[in-house]
Amino acid sequence: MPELPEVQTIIDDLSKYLIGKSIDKLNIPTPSICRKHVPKSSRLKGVKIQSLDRRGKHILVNLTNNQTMIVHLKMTGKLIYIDNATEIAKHTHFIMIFDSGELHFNDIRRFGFIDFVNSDKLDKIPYLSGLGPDALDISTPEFISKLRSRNKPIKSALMDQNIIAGLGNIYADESLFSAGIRPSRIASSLSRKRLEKLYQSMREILRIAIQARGSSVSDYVDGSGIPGTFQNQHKVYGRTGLPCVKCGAAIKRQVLAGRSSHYCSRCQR
DNA sequence: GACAACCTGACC
DNA sequence: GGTCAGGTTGTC
Repeated sequence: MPELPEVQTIIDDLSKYLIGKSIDKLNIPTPSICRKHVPKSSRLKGVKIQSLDRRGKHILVNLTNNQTMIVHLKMTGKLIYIDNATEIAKHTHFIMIFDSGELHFNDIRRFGFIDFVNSDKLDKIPYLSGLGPDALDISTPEFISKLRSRNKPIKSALMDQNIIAGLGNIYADESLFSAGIRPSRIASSLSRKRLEKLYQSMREILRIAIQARGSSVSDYVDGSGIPGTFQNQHKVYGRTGLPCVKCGAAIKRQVLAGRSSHYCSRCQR
């Protein structure tokens, strides 16, 4: 589910609730969602939450024992803080229990995962070290040079986490609409000027989306379990057949890199 | 590139 | 019954 704005919203929320909390124990109903070395509850007792961080769409929970818990929510994962947990929702696979309050990892499709790694060795974790610069950190020249060298559809390049980290299907589509670029256009064929426009569009979309606390299309909720509102501002994503907000032409859908792309064939060239 | 795989659920 | 879904990885 979550892309950069959703993950950022969750981290901002959870930071407020979790930093300084002391771990009591873990409850892991579905051990298979954990990658290899999940520490025993007894070794985490008394360890505190130091800070939360984001790498692309990965959530990093830094602990005071020099370990980092990494969470990827994939399509339907949720990470929710519950003050007074009285029940365990369906599809809850991992629970971190504090001296007060609990952190629940819930994932209907079970694509997501939780990993524990040494905080000093984050850069050696293959799925983190391969990530490109963050969509909110990358500079204009770097953005342009990275995309100009790719001979594939701009939509596919935007979603490639090893080129730029953070964008997924919704924000790639919305950024391209805002920039007036058709998703199927080969990245290397776009002028510097058009890529600069795309850079600005992407930043603006992400900024507004974070302000709106992310997009809730079906499953996404924030760190308290509350939906976001940016879905109300989507201009092309999920609007196949509906009129373009700019020109009124019907929004089209085309599959690219195995994913639905939504665009206006009149406004986007 | 295209496609299947990993899963569950919603919708037609 | 089939299609589709905010992601990623591995296979032709």
